[in-house]
Amino acid sequence: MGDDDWDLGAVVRSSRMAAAPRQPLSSSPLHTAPVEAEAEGGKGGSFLGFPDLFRGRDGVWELEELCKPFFPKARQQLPRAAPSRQSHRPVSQIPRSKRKKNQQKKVVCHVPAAGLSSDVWAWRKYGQKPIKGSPYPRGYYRCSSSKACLARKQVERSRADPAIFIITYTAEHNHPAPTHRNALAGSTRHKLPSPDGDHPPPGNPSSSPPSSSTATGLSPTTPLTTSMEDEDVDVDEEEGMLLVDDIGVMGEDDLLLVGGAEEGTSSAASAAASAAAAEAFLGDDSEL
DNA sequence: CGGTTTTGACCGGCGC
DNA sequence: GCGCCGGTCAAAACCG
Repeated sequence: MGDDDWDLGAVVRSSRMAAAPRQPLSSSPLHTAPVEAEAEGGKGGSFLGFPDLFRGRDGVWELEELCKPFFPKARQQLPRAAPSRQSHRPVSQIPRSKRKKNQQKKVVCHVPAAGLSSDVWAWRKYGQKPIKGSPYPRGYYRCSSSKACLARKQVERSRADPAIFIITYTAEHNHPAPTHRNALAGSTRHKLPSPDGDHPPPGNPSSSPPSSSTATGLSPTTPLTTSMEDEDVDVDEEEGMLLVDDIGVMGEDDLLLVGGAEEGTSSAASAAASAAAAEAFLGDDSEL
C-alpha cells in the first residue's frame, strides 16, 4: 500500500472531533442507502426497516441517526445471524457461503469526513483491503462494544469525492449503544513498524494531530451517547437516503451523485474543514 | 493489563 | 473449471 493506505481508522476516530461542532447543514451531507437484501429470510423485513430510521438534520449528526437502525432496539430481534466465519471456524452456525454477498442487508451511508465521527458505536478495525477500481482501501470494522455484536462497518473513501466516505453498515447491534468507551489503549496508533519511509505524510502527518483525533477521537461512541438525546430531531430525510436492493447493481457513482450535493451548501466550509481534519489524519495521499 | 491497530494469509463467492 | 476479488481471521506490536 503506498498512497492508498489512508488510515480509515484514524479517520473515523479523528473525524469525531471534527464533527464536534454540529453544523446545521442545509442539505444532508450524509446519504444512506439501506440495502435490502433479504438474507435467508432470517430477520424478515425488520432488519433495517426501522420506523425512525435515518433521522437527523445536522449533517454530521445524521450519520448518527443513520446508524439508528443499528441501535439497541434491534437487540431483541437479532440474536445472531451473520455470515461471519469461514468454514473451518466453529464460530457461527451460518457459514458465509449460506448468504450471498449481494444478499446481505446493508446500509450505505455517504458522509463527509466529519460524518465519520457521528458514529456513537465503538468500532474495532479488523482489516483493510484495497478495492479494485478504487484508489482508496476499504477498512473493515466490527463493533467492539459487544463481542457478540454482529454489527460491522465498512469504510471507504469515495473515489469521486475523497472528502466523502462511504460507510456500509452490515447487521445491527444487539446491544445498547455504549455510554462510555472502555477501550482506549491501542486507539492511538498510526503506524508502528513500517519505517520503510514509504510515504511520509505530506503536509499533515497522521502522527501529528494525536490530540484531536486519536485518543479522544477514538471514541466514536463516547459523548455522542449522551448527545443521542438530541435525536429529538425528527427528520424524514428520505431524500438523503437511497434504497439499494442490490449494491452490486448500484455503482458507487450513483450514490455519489446524491452525496455530491452536500458540498453545495453553505456549510460546505464547515464540512470542508471537518473533512480537512479527517484528511489530515489520512494525511497520506488525499490531495483534495 | 486490556484493548486496539496493522499486515499477511486464507477462504468463499462470483464471473467468465 | 479457473481466476479474481472481497471479506475475515490471526499474530505481533503499541498505547493509555
